[in-house]
Amino acid sequence: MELEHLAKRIVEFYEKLSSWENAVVRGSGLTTPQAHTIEIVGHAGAIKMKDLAKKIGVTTGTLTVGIDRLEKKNLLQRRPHDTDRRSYLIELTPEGQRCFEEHHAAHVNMTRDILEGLDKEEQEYFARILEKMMDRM
Amino acid sequence: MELEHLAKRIVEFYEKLSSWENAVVRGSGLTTPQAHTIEIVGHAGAIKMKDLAKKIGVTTGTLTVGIDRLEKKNLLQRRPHDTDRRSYLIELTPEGQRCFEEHHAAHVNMTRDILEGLDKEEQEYFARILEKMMDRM
DNA sequence: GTCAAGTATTTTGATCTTCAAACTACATTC
DNA sequence: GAATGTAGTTTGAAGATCAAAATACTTGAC
Repeated sequence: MELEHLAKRIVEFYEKLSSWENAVVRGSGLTTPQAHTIEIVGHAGAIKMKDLAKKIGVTTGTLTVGIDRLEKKNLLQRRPHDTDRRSYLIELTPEGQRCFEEHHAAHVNMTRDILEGLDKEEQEYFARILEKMMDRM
Repeated sequence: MELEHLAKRIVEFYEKLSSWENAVVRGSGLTTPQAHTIEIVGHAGAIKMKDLAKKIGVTTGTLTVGIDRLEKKNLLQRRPHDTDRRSYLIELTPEGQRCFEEHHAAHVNMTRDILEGLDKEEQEYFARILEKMMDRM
């Protein structure tokens, strides 16, 4: 197994997840970036604009307008930072939380489908390797 | 290891890849969707609009304008389908091929970095599990 | 063969996303 | 407390995206 080959597999895996994600989000009333934002805030909890922008991989300027729209949809909100008056914490509203949970349930279903071909041991192993890899990312 | 937990890990992995991808692409002269398109055509070879749209996870309408722009940049081209006159095959130009290889090299580097913490056996195992999973996606 | 139904792609108009660069407001440092 | 740095916003221009309607071709049934 060369690196080259494994890199290709990882990219293919990423592309399939991405394609699945786009297809699922379409028709949900949210755009893909919006769903992605909800997803990250749902997992991360209250998070600063700058950190969120970095996690998503966009500039803070882009994020500002994105958050504006999601705030208007009442899915998340800005809360002033306790000690830094320049900063905000972004967090889900109850409605945003529901939205996140619904989408997350779809992820769990997808995971179930793609893991069905693996036995218990492979699943464990896969999870352990994933965690190890993510420490380096 | 519950399903729930593993689903979360997979999503996190996806998000990190996505964030990395966005950061790498920015400042390359391409947008993220453009780079993504080049990537897929580079891996898949000549491919029909409809199949490409499905792989990317967008509608064909969206793809039409995207391909128009990439064709204008001389990175890929439409070739009439041999037997179906409604259809086109999308393929990389030589310039697009160079662009693909450059970006793919960055992927290989990233892969090297994140795999450095795994031993040979883990890498093999990981690749095998990935392949097994992708058969079901 | 021809006509209906199906399929591949494009067009259109509206909305959303994105970036870089300039800007405002606050924080830190020396 | 002045200079420098950092968090977030605004702006203007280019792109991305969708649904729905349109165009051009193919297939299947008669």
